[in-house]
Amino acid sequence: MAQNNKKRDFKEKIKAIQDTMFVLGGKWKLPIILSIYSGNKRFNDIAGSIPGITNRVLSKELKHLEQNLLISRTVINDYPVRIEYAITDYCLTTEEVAAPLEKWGKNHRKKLQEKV
Amino acid sequence: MAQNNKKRDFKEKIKAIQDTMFVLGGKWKLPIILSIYSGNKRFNDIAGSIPGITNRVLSKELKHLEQNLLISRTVINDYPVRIEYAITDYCLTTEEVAAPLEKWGKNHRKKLQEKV
DNA sequence: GATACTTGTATCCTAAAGGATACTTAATTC
DNA sequence: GAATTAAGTATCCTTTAGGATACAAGTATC
Repeated sequence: MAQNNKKRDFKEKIKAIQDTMFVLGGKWKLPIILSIYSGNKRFNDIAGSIPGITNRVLSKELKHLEQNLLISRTVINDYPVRIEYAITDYCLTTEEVAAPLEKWGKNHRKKLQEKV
Repeated sequence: MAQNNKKRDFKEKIKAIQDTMFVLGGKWKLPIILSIYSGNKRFNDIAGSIPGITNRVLSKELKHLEQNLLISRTVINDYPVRIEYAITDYCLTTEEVAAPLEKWGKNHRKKLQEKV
């Protein structure tokens, strides 16, 4: 019985972690968030601020982030139609994840160097 | 100048995060760590505790984790040769990453439900 | 009515992660 | 010497992530 609870907890832990990875993982999602956060609002500005990203990928990722309530997309109806992307308040909570990931990554690099 | 520093910080932040993702990301690494942590020491035990994983993938992931100092691999020379995997002390620091990921994932699910 | 601008989409392709399944090696017991 | 057991490896295949490049829709200006 206690064993079953343990197993269930284990699975839920993993699932929650994988959910986060799905929403924030991959090569581009956090870079895009940071780019918008640092002032870029327009599609082409964001694209220009992130070396190597393509239109297709940026477009897909922006949709994914919008669906997950992390960014907002506002249409501005003058010529030519502009779109403004912005970070949502909720998106600021990703810092709780990004900061530990960053810290651990930096420390891990040191750790691997000691190894040699 | 200040702008250049900002850009450099941005890039290093992203790189550190991607390093962590490389070491701990993917479908299986954290599940494997948690499995060993919860008492499984042997290849077949670990394999049996994680539904869906295959020999090939488990083997690759164990090597990856060992190279990154997160688990140890001990050969025991009786019949038939046994191998014992164990979590390293260093591996315990992954909790600093796993816990926030888990917490955020659980909260995010709630958030998405509110949306509807 | 040709041109330019912005935000994308369409099409096709490559690379990486992961999966299925059979097999190997080495010692030991029967 | 056939069978068993543990820890993988070998081979081949599928799926997913990401990349390259061209171009489309709508509107305003010239």
